Amino acid sequence: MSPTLKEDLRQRKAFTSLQQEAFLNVLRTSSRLTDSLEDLLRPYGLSSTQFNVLRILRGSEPDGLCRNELRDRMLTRMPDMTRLLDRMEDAGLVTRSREQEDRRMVLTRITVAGQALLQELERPVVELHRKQLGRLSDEQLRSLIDLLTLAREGA
Amino acid sequence: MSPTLKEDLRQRKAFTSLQQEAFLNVLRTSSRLTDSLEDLLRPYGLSSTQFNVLRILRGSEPDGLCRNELRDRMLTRMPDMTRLLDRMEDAGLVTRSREQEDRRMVLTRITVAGQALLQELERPVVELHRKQLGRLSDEQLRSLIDLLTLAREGA
DNA sequence: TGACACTCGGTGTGATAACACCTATATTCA
DNA sequence: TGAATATAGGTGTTATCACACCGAGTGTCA
Repeated sequence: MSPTLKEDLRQRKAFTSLQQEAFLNVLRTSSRLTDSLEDLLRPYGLSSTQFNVLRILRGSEPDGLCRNELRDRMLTRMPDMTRLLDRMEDAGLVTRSREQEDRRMVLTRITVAGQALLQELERPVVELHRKQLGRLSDEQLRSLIDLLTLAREGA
Repeated sequence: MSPTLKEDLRQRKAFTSLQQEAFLNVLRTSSRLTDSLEDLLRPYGLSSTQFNVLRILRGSEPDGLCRNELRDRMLTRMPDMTRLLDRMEDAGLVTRSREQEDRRMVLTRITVAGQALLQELERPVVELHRKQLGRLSDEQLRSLIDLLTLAREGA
């Protein structure tokens, strides 16, 4: 049986409300899931944020994306997109090029090396997700997704 | 109607699996919920991590907690507990005292000022949770909590 | 009792994130 | 047209995180 959050965090008192309990459960679960992914990505020299960027850019091929559009599509808030992309450019994962039509814009695209890295990560990541969430049936996963979608409406 | 994650992140392609979709939904929701809380706490000069520490310490009164126990109870991983507590001590929110029996241990306790701050935050935080999660019925919240608890078993 | 391993908190250092501000380009509209 | 405004990306600086390592204190057991 899974430990409840109360047991997990060794709390004495119950939660003050169901809403608070749900809130804390979402944060705790996210943290645990992210930590596992970070562990998997670390040997590849990639953070989960960079992994997220690569997948977004792969989905935007062959057009590429400008910085702000990319930032808005991130899973988590990332105010300093410029230097995150600087580092990824240095690592050879992305390229940037200033547009001719609107010279304010800089399009970022995933490189061949970036795509190869994603390809290499495909199987282990799927495997991780299976390990993490394999206990939930398709119906339960669907239900979880729907409840979280509803939760995001308010925040 | 709430936007699905696919719409929210303006993705073209569907997710490769339900497990991946659930994974991404948890992370996205956590990020949004945390951002709102950070916005609420910022005027009080508190990060959500510090807020978490204060609540743990309040629940541990009057004994206090040692650094490692505190770290293990955090919602999110926090490797550098020492300097987080340094900052909170400087802010007058916690005190630390080395134990006499086992001189390796340093007990951390919440101060009166820390408790007062938590007290002040009580109502706005409850209000925030209502705003964030008020769309979900008690039954839905219970269901969400159970599904997340099950999800954490694998990670 | 004394060498050893273990646990505790702390520290040095580099990487990353966060915030405010800046410059260049484009757009709007009198 | 040209001043005002908006938008794009970039930069300077500080705070925070993260990792590896350290010394002090404790327990163990020959």
